Amino acid sequence: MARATVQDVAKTAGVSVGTVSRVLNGSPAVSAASKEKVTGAIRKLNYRPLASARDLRRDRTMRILALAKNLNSPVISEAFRGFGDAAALSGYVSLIAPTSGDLEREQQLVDMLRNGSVDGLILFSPTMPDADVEALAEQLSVVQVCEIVDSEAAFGVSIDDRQAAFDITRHLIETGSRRLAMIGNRLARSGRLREEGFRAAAAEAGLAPEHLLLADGEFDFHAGRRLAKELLHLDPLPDAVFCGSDTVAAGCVREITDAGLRVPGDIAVAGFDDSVQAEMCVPELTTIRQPAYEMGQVAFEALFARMTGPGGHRRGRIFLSHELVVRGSTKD
Amino acid sequence: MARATVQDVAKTAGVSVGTVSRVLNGSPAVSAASKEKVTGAIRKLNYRPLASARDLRRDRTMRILALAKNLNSPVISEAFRGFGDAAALSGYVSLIAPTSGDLEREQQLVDMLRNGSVDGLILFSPTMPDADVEALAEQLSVVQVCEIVDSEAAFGVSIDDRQAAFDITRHLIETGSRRLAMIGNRLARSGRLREEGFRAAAAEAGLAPEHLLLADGEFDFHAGRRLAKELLHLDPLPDAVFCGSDTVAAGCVREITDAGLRVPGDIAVAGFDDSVQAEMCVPELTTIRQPAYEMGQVAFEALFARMTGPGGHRRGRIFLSHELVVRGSTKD
DNA sequence: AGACTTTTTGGAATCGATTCCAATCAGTCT
DNA sequence: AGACTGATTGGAATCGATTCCAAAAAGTCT
Repeated sequence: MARATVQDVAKTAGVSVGTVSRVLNGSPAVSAASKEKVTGAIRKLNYRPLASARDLRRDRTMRILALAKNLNSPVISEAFRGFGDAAALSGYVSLIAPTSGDLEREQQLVDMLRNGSVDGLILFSPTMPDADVEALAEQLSVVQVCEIVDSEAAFGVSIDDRQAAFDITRHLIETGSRRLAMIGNRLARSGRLREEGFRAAAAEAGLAPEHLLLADGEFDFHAGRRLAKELLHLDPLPDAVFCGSDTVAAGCVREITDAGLRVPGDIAVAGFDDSVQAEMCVPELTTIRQPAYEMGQVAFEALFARMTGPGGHRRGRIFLSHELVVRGSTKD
Repeated sequence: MARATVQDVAKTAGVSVGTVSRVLNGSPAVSAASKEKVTGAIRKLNYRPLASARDLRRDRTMRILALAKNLNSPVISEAFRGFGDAAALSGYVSLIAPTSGDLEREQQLVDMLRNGSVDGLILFSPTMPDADVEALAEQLSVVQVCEIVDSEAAFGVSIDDRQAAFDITRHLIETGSRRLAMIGNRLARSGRLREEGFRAAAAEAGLAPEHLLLADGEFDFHAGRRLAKELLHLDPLPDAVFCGSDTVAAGCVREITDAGLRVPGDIAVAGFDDSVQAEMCVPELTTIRQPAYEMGQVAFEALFARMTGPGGHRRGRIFLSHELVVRGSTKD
């Protein structure tokens, strides 16, 4: 028993395919009697319109694809949730796929937008060069969240990473730290902006940032430990470390603690993202909270305008406000 | 400038649509000259076959959808990676969507299989009742991973949760614990199995499990803390707690430590999953490692057979072997 | 050269749902 | 009753890629 088609339904209901389709799409131009016959036939045959046929005819899929290097980032998954909830209100389904930082796989997934498998695309952490992102966003329905290119041609939602790093670094200084260090991620654009903010805050206070350790590969708990170990070999020791993510900060705290030093007594540590890790750490991490859920929602509004509106190509960047969350890792 | 179609390509290349399609699909029955003209036209028009038209005609999409309550579980994201890598080798694209435990949204996503938006489905943590999962797997290309129903009609890949819980509980007993407690998740099938294993190990040692705290909502760090707090009100105190996940175990350790007791000195704690949290915790967690990546790979093989093979409906369950990872939270 | 393969090609039919247009039906008004 | 309006309906055309079939082109052999 193959799949039932609109033809089958029409035959069983004793009406034409046009009428069936009208019932399916809630057209008012159908008599109550016909509607009843059709819904009966649909139920009886367990009929469901075939997506590909419908998509072909309507020229849209009501599906949106999100791409991220990996799915474990709490900020990304929260932003995706915000996006998905907003999208659902407009009838869109949101799906996400990890690229693993593999350019080829990313290309393949981006092609799903080009070939009409989906109506729109969200980029959380693109692997392709910035120029490619710009070109893509220029001609197709694409929106960036978290990691956004520095261009007015595309559209992106994020926080002001530079300012956030500036704020948290200033907090370190205000709580008495003078020999500042940072563990950052040079591979991400956001990482470079945070480095700028860190530098600016140090400069403003007349301090020379003592050390900048930049990961050029993984940026996780173990990387945090490894880089913190390097910090501990220094003389004099830094008295504060700003880390580009909570997970890295947790590794950093762990390494410092294991070495017999105290956080924040000997070295204060700050993270970024306000993920669960920040609360799991001992002491709990001072960090930056991102309004991830809202970022997702805003991103959908923009993407929606882009997909439906004719001239509605929203450009530029939107920065939502972050929040400094002070906890025990920088202040007793 | 609208999208180019095969017709356009055919016209530009000076051949028929049939020839264009043959080139597109690598048919050998095309002369070198024609092939060249066609590829030239394709490049010139920047042509890409429209997915919906192709899917309609071919009656398959080469897309697979995975569903999970949320994307943050490290085991699920690792299993999905294994699945995705295996799927990619066969030309399939794997996408994932979170259901947030919302039955309606889950239904909507499952409908994507019913209406041919995707060729297959992986269920990681279904919200629908077991009977529905069985019925679904009975008639459609569905495979379960991690949380699998207790039925031979469907197909699922997991570890033997009951045995794993048994093993880790026995480890607690062997390291000297006598007053056993457990913090489990009654809402998940795996949680109930782990409870069984815990009970069985206690019974085998002639011990009455002192306490069973069962979360009936969230099962995260904060739930771990909350439930551990309850444990600490007991008299006598348990001397070991088996937790249904590392995250919960981390919360448990934290609460115990904050209360001035020592882990494992006063109370030993064991987790489950061997996620990053297990290593981030102080002391590091004894836990159960799941071969998540392989589980995903195996799941794809089965789903592939189901999707392509005519009679190839693979049934039953496959249990891959877990591993007890002993760390400081149970043994100095 | 003529008969016969083999290779290559064009073009129509097909997949299933939607939509437009014309036709039919029912109802209203004079 | 006849003319007219509006509500329903049937059915063909359409979306774009694939595939099958017959026809044309190019070789092969005696």
